[in-house]
Amino acid sequence: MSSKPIRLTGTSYAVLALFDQCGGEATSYDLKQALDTSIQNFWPVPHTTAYEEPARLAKAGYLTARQEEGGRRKRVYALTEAGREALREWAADPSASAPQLKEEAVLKVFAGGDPGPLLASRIAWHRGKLEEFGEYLDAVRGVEGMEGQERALTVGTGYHQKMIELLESLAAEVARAEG
Amino acid sequence: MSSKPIRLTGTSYAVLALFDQCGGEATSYDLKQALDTSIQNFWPVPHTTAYEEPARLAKAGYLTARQEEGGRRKRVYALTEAGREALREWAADPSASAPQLKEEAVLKVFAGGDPGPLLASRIAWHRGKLEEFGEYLDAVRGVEGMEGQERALTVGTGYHQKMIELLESLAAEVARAEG
DNA sequence: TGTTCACCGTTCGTCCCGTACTATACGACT
DNA sequence: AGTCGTATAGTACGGGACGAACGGTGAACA
Repeated sequence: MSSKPIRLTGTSYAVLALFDQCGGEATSYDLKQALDTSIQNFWPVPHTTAYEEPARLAKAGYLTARQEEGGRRKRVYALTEAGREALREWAADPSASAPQLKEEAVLKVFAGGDPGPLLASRIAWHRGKLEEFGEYLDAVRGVEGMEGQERALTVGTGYHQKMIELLESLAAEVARAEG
Repeated sequence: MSSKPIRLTGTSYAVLALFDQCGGEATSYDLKQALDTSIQNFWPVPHTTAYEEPARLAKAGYLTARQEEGGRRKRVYALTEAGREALREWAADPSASAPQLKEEAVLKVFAGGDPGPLLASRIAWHRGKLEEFGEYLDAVRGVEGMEGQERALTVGTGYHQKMIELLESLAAEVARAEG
């Protein structure tokens, strides 16, 4: 079954988890869509990963691949028992690598950039996300098979709210220091 | 001066910014120390970067390198005018790439892991960070030339507090859903 | 039937990053 | 003096992550 053994990374499991939530079968494009509207908030991946990673996982036997004939010749991937098992095992282990935040705006402030515009535009960005999520949530709420999506969006909403609070308090602090 | 042109990434500027805060001159080891106690909170970098990135920047003329003779033969890097200028220019640009959070614990919860232990240990981790920062802050507060460090630690403190709030509300939500 | 545009998919090069390892300094213990 | 342990300092390397750029597909509309 599994030909080449590979090392599974966090991203691998993120992909496996999405397949699992999609009922075990999906195309790379489905995956990309699901990524953008769910786990991007706490596990960002570039869209190319939606194409590369399933191929990698298939080579190792965690997925099976089947290519459609006509048109765009999409590849449809499906979880194997090995894939499902690997996912379960990983999720059951309560340890997790340290969380990371990458925030270029704050880095710029640290480096001497003008905090006003930097923080303001970042806050606006997070507000935009909140709005976007509101719409997704309306579309997804209560729909069967979308519970995962919904939970992820809820988490994302909380995250963006907290970030807004953080950035606003930073902005206030800076303003106070200058005023 | 600058021989090989290279692409400057966020990490490059992070390194340049730290050199700037160290008075323009530092060894890779100094850099590593500074990284760990300041920008890791909003721009994580592995320690090997403290050795690789300065070498890359030096090749392109943003730093100069000078190797000590005796003992460990440390390399001492110093900001050039080009480096300082590049940093200024970047920091002055109010645009910034989208912020990213990578949180494996939340990903595991999303993938079906037991939220209780996952969230609890994560919360404990953030609390540990807060304590650690409290100590650093005590050591650094009011010390001349450490204002950058201090600001970074203050930001980090706020960040960890917000994360604790977020994780606690998630845990409460999960508990409610199960209760 | 051609143009346009959104959708779908891949390639490629380089940066990132963790693991593992080497080596130096220095104090403590025997 | 020797050697052990530990903190400090630096390096090598392989493969995953990432983004820019591009190439095909198909449906709508002129």
